[in-house]
Order: sequence, then structure tokens, then C-alpha cells
Amino acid sequence: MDNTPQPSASYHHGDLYNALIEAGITLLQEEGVSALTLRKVAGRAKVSHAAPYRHFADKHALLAAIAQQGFQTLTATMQDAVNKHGGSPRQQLLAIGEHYVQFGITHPAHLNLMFGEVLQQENDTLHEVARASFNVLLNAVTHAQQAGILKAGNSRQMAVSMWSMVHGLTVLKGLRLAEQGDSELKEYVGGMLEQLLEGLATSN
Amino acid sequence: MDNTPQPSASYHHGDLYNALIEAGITLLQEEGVSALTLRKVAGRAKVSHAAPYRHFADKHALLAAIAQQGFQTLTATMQDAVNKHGGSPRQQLLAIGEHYVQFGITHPAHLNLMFGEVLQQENDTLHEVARASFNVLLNAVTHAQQAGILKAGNSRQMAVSMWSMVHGLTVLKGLRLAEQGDSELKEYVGGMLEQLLEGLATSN
DNA sequence: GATGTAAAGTTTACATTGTAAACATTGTAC
DNA sequence: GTACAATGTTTACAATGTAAACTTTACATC
Repeated sequence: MDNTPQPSASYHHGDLYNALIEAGITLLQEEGVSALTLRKVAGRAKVSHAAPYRHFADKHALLAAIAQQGFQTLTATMQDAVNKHGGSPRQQLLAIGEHYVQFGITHPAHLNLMFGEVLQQENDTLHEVARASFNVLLNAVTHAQQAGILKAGNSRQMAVSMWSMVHGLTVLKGLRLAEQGDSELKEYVGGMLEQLLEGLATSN
Repeated sequence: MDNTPQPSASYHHGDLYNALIEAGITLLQEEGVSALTLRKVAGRAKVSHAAPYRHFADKHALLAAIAQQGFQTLTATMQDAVNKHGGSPRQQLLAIGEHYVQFGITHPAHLNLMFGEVLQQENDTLHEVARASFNVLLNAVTHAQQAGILKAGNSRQMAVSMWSMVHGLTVLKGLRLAEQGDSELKEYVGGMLEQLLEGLATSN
């Protein structure tokens, strides 16, 4: 039943690779990037400070893996949003936006890492999973076009517009340029996207 | 004529505070954040490794000052864009977007720092200069509304939408989701903003 | 079952970095 | 000209990333 590797007494951890990533995410969440040191991560996983080197070439490799995990979580979250609104392409687009912002606001340091230095680097695997997140939105846009809710035309560019807007808003939240409670978040995101959707709607 | 402080032989630098910030920006530009160490910054300014502590409480304070300088540069750049298109509010908005993206693409590490960890921290001065950047855009939006080019209504929210979109696009460039040459950048930004402006236009 | 080997973890060691403390030099006010 | 404040330097140390050598365990093969 339970396929998760057992603690197996000691020494061999069993699944240190993932344990380190999880420990890293927790640290990121609780204390920010500056607290994300290899030694603390190792400590949380209850291994010696050099153990991570059996699974990651260097700190940068761990950061990349943490970013990758973030994109996978984001993809799943967005896909959930799509699945919950199967009937309405418009609702799907709005829900994707809401969930994206929600993720970014609840995991600011993680999101920052995902789009920060590691992404600038050459890393095909990371670009791949990031692209997978984007594709969830792109598919929803295509779907909306087929349903006649959005203009035909460059779906990729439309998706980039929406993603940009939502991602930008998430970052701006940190700036508190848009100061309102989280209870109104859904309405705020909705309002912004509506503005954009009006410009992209078929009725024009 | 020349009011810049002289090197004054040695020992006292004359303007170490700004020299450190400039050195930091250069390092950021040439080698990325991970290379931005206090000791390297000090070295570039040709002072001993502990000299920065006479001007900055700690590394974080220097990073905040570098971020602040970035916002000031950004504000000036955007204001330039506005001034060049005094006659046309619409052109002003498009020009602001282009210049923003241009800044972000040519200084990715700097932009990342500006919106990264330092901004999450409590720092009123930094929030102030960030807000000043935003206000350039906000003023342009208000202006466009008065000229009858944009809907009346919540100008702050409109500005947030535009800023979000442009900022998001800048970040996405790193992802190469929108893969096109820089020569077409202007057109791309223009196209995206046009989509949004359509939704915000008075004609609706 | 004994054994050899690869995988995974530990220990030791060291260079780099941030930062504190004590000391040195210079500009400036009286 | 002298005292003091501002600004640099030197020395010292703890935390961190990383390499190297060593240890323990799992597993395949006989």
C-alpha cells in the first residue's frame, strides 16, 4: 500500500532528494531566501551538511529544483481551476488568474525564486516545466477562442498578455499599490482581467 | 564647474556612498546578484572590505540603496518618455511601456532586485521611490482620461493594470515565451497595450 | 551465505563572505 | 592649534559553500 520509502532505521534516508526540496520550500516560506542555506536545509532533513552534494551538484542546482517544484505546483493549481469551470471558458480564464495570484501571494519568496536568477540561467528542464504552466493558460485561451468568446488571432500573444497582467499584479501586491484586503482579491483580479477581455472580446 | 568631489589624494574617498552603489549596479549588470558581495563592491571602489560599513548598516542596506537607485532611474526614464510625447496621451502611455520593458530587459538583475526580497521588507523610503515611478504612469492615465481617450473611472486600477502587464511581459521575456527579436519589441509592447486600451477606451 | 562494488551519508578541512572591534587618518569647528 | 567627528584600515571570527577522504549500507554475483 504505502510505497513511500521507510526511514529504514538511519543512515540512508530513503528519499533525501525530495526531502531537501521540501525543506527548502519550508525555509523559503518561513524565513525568506536569505535563510535558505544548504546547511540549514540539510539540518531540516536531519542529515549532515555535506549530504546534499550526493543529490545536487551545488546550491544553484537545489534552487533550480525548488523553482521547478514551484512551477509544477502552479501548473496543478491552474489546471484545477480549469477543471472546476469546465462549462465556461470565461470562468476558466478568470479562475486561472485568481489561483495564480493566490499562489503568488501565499508564497512570495517561492514565486520570486521561480522567476528570478535561476530562470535567467540556461536550464532546459526548468524552462520546460515553466512552459507547462504557461500552456495551461494557453489551452484555456484557445478553448475560449473556439467557443467564440475571444477574438480569433494570435492566441499566444493573448495568453502572454493575460499571464503578464496577472503575474505583474502579484508582484505589485508586494508594493501595496493596490491596497485592498484579500477578501476583495478575487473581485480585483476579475476586474482587471475583464478590462483586458473586453479588448480581446469578439464583439469588437 | 566640476562639483564632483576630488579624489583628494587618498584615504578619504570623497563620495564613497554613491561610488558603492554604482559599483554594485555594475557588478549586478556584469555578473548577476550572486556576484554582488560587499567585498567585491568595496574592491571596485578601491577601499578596504570594511569601509562600506561607514555608509551602510549591512549588506541589506546597500541592496536597498541599489534598488532605490533603480527606481529613480526608472522614474526618470519613464518621465522622459512622457515628455517626448506631450501632445498625445495615447503615445505617452505606449512610450512609458516601451521604456519600462527596455529598462527591464537591459538590466534584468537590477529589476529583479528592485522587486525582490528588499521590497518585501519594511522600508518606507524604498516604497516611496517605487511609488514615484508608479505615479508617472498614474499621471499619464489621468491625463488620458481628461483628454477623453480613456474611460473615466478608477484611474488607479487602470494604471495598475497597465503596469502589471508591462512588468509581467518584462519578466516573461526571460522565459522566452514571447520569442521575437528586440527590433520588434516596440511593436510587441504596443500590441499588448493596445489590447488593454481597447478594453479601457471611451468608445465602449 | 560470503563478498565486492556502487550508492548514499559523515567528517574534516579550507576559502569566501558578512560583520564586529580596535586602531589610524583626515577634515573642521572652536 | 587642538579636540572631535567622520571616514578608512586592520584584525578577528562565525557562517556558509564546497572538496576530499572515509564509513556505512544495499545489492548483485558467486
